[in-house]
Amino acid sequence: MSKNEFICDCNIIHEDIVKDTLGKMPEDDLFNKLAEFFKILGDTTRAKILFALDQNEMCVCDIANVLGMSKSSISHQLGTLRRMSIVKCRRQGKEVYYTIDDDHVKGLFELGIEHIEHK
Amino acid sequence: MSKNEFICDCNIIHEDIVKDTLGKMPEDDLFNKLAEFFKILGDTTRAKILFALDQNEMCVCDIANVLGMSKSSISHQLGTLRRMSIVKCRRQGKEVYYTIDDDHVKGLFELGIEHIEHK
DNA sequence: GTAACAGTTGAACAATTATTCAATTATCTA
DNA sequence: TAGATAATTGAATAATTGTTCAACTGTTAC
Repeated sequence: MSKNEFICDCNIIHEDIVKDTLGKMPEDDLFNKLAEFFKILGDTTRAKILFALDQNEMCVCDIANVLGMSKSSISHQLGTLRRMSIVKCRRQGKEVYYTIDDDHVKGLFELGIEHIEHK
Repeated sequence: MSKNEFICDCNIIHEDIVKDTLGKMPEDDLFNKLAEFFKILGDTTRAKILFALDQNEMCVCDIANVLGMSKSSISHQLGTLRRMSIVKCRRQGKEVYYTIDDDHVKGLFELGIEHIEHK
């Protein structure tokens, strides 16, 4: 097997390790989706929104007031979270109420906080 | 209590909910650190590096070959991961070997994958 | 010492993205 | 119907960030 099978700007130091690891790597699609998901939590505003919604169901104005930010900014972020199926909403009259629509978010938050506090 | 205590471009719809939620919100510092941590996993390249290092200890060239990317690019990302204490390294001769230095990363990965697959 | 290779680093560039502003939709009420 | 409020949306701007390129450091071997 030729070393040129791997396209890279350097030689392979440990061919066995590289082959073994390559064999264990999931397809790119998984990593893309995984990164996309973590990116959602990787923003202070969205993290705050999710934490807040974990405490109470709230309309956009409520969230804007809790975070001290504009309705528009919050709405944009809620749109992102909605498109990723992380929050869901229901309209009641003029207001739109948001809740978390993802069981794993809470668990991830807790693990993340644990990491920060015990490091 | 005046509604103007909250600086925002809209009225408070549910003052009780807003007050309750505000009382439960952790300080900004926590959210900043939390977002900073999740942002690390929120990149395809870094996610791949961490997954690969979870399989085997590897030097920079090995990782570059597994991911099919340049040494420089990988080294930059490893620097980011090092600064966040998520990976650690040891030099042996000309090579620098990296390993994961964070117990929570694996758990977070698993939860993330679970989320993607069961949604 | 010098050549070769592994790795790091800084600057530049390209791509992504969060917020603001303005305009628009939807609902309620007078 | 008209006016007011809640929310969404698109475009523009500013900030952040991932990769490339080139230069540099550190180690090994001749």
